[in-house]
Amino acid sequence: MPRTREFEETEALEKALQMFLAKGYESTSIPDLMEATGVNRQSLYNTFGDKKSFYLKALEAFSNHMKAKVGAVLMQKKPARSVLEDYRNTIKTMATSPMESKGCLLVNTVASSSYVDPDFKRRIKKVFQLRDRALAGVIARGQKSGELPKKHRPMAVAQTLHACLMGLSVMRRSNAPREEMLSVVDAMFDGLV
Amino acid sequence: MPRTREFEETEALEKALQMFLAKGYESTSIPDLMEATGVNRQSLYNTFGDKKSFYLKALEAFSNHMKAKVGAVLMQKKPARSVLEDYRNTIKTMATSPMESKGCLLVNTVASSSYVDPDFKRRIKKVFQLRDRALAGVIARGQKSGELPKKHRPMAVAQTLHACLMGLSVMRRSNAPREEMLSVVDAMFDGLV
DNA sequence: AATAATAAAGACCAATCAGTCTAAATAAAA
DNA sequence: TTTTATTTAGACTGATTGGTCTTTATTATT
Repeated sequence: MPRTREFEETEALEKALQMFLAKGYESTSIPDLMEATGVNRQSLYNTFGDKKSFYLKALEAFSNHMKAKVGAVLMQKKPARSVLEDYRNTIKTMATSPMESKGCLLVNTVASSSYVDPDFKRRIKKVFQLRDRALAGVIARGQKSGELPKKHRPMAVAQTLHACLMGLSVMRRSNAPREEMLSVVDAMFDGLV
Repeated sequence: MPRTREFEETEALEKALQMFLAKGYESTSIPDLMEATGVNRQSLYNTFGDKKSFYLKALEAFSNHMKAKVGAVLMQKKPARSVLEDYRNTIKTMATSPMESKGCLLVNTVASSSYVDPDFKRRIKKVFQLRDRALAGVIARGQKSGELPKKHRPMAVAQTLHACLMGLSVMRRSNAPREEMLSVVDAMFDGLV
C-alpha cells in the first residue's frame, strides 16, 4: 500500500556523515543536511529523528567503518609483530584515504563543544576503549611470546598509540601532504612498537 | 576627559579565551562572552571588534602563552639532549595544567569548521610552523654533535612530535587522568628522541 | 479503481544569532 | 562646574536556527 521511499537510507546517512565531518555537529544546519542528502526536511525527521539522533547515527556509521577495518586486522590469530605490521599499513591507508580527509568524526567531536553531551561522550569513549583493548591484547600477546619488549604495560602502549592516532586525525584535517602523513605514521610505529 | 574603562582589556581577553576554549568559535555567542568577561556588549565591540577579530585576538593570546613557554625552552644554548629533556618536562606541565584542560585552542580550531576561514588557517599554520622549526633546529644540532641518532630527518621528527602533541591536546580534552597523560608523554618522547 | 502510507514542498513557529543604535549614566580633565 | 569621551543597559534589526505542521502528489497494494 505505501508509497516506496525514494531515497536510500544508508546512502543518505553516508552523505550526512560527510557533511558532519566537514562542518561538525553545531555548524551543520538542517538545510545543509537536506542539500547534502537530497532528502526533504520532513523525510529526514521521519527517517533519522531530530538533529542529535541523526548525528548519533552518523557517529555509529563512522564507528562501524572503523571497526570493520581495524577490528579485522587486530583480531587476526597470527604473530603479534605481523598483526602490528598489518595495523601500521591499515593506519597508513586510512590516514591517506579521501574518506578521512576531514579527519575522524570521533576526534572532531571530542575537540568540539558538543562533546559535553553525555550521549556523545559515552558513545565515543566506548568505541575508543574497544580499539585500545584490542590493540593492548595484541601487544600483551607479543610480549608473552617474546616478540615485543616488555618495557611498557600493553595498555600504556595502546593509549599512547591512541593519542598518536588522534593527532594524525587533526594533522590530516589540516591538509598535510600525503608523504608527511606516511612518514609520521612510520615514525610513530617505529618508536612505539 | 574620558570616563575610565571599567575593565581590564587583557583580563577580559583571558576570560574570553577560556570561553572560546570550552565552546569553540561557532558555539560561543556574544552573550556568552559578555557573561564570561563581565563586559557590556557595546564595549566588547568597541574593544575587540567583531566576533571574528575577537577570536583572532584570543588565538593570538593563546599562541603567545605557548611561545613564551615553549620558545624559552627550545632556544636555550645548551646540549640538545638537555634541551629536549626540558622540553619533555614543559610538555608534561602544559599537558596537565588547568589552563589546557579544554585542550589547545589551535588544535580545537583545526578540528572545527571555522578552520576553513583562511585567516584562521594562516595564523595557526604560522604558529605551528615556528614551533616545528625551533624543534627541528634543536634536533639538527643534536644530530651534528652526535647526541642524537641520525635515523630520521630533523624536520620529520619535529612533525611527528607535532602530531603527537596535537593528539595530547585531544586526549586532555577528553578528561584523561593525569597519570595517563604523563605516561603517554614519556612514551612519546622515549620513542622519538 | 479504491485505499493507505509515504514523499515532497513549503508555510510556519519561537528562539537565537551577530551586529547596530540610542539614550542615559559616569567620571576624569579643563 | 562644565565639558567630553566613554561605559552602560537595553531596544532593535534581519537572518538563521531546529523543529512542527499542513497540503498536495505519488505509488504499491488491495
